[in-house]
Amino acid sequence: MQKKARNADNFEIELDAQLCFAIYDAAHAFTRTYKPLLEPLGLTYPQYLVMIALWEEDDQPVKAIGDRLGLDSGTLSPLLKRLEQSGLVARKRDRDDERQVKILLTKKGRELKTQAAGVTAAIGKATGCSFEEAMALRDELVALKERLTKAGSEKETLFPV
Amino acid sequence: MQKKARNADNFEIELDAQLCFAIYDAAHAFTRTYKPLLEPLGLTYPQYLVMIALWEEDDQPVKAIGDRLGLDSGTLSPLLKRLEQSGLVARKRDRDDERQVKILLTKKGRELKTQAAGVTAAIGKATGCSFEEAMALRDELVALKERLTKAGSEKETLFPV
DNA sequence: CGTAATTAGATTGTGCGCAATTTGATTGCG
DNA sequence: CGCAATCAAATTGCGCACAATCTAATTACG
Repeated sequence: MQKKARNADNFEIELDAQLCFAIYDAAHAFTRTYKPLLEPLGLTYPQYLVMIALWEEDDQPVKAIGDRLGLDSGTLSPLLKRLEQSGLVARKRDRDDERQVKILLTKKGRELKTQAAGVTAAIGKATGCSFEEAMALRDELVALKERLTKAGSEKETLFPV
Repeated sequence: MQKKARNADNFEIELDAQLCFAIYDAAHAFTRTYKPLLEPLGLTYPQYLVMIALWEEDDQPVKAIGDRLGLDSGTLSPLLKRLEQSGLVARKRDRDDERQVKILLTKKGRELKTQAAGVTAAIGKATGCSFEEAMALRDELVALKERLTKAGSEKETLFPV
């Protein structure tokens, strides 16, 4: 089965040719795969990311979590409020800098990490990749993201006159 | 600069080790890159995807667009209503099957394709990939998505007893 | 010192994404 | 034929994402 030949010259707008759509679609497939695994933990995927960030380093200000995950306060404020409601984290205003709100894991939040180990294993299996393949693909995506972010900050290159 | 050694054995939950986070993050970086390019066209990225689907094949029912993009009516109904409001598409109930609503491009919607060519070029440049590299990465992601979707439909494998 | 600029976080408003439900049309089957 | 099952869209409700705005705290600087 031969695919239609494609190259940069005969290129026109096609969904199949879009790297971005492949990423967009894969991202949704991932969160759909995570959903039933995270449901028993009472977490959504973005909430799970925040928990991972806190399991790596507890007692972080909202800003630090946002930088780590690429999210702003508009997303994190209500999300963290829900995690607080679930009893997984607490918020404490920093004594030295009253602008900052530090996010701390509760006992329940710390204990959840054990259950989360099973999630990682199940997801790894669902990807059908070896650990090495997954890391290689991850590296490519991280590099791509860097380039996109850099291109975004040098706007002239995106708007050639 | 040597990175911390990682393999499947010493693996624990780390953000840096998550393929899914890399995809999630890259997807956001992409839509952020698209945003200023699509703004002049009056489109969001998901709306742009719908337009591409219609430029490829006009007069499709909502269901067909949903299958193509992996979106359901809960997402598409309001999105299409906004595209209709923008004067880019029209909705017409199918005579032969009154359940279906066919989406048709308006003249304005058809004409927008010309402007969109510039977007593709700018994005291609922003990725910093050659066409071949982009297609290779795309292929890997499509294959990954297939495996995730298949794993999701065979739930037992995700919940080993 | 005191005011301007910056920073952290919260809030508001818009637009996805998706589960669950509803409405209406079509199909299947006894 | 007639009724149940299925199907296409739309709607509702919740949770992100993110721009824009607001408040309060801190820093910079004349």
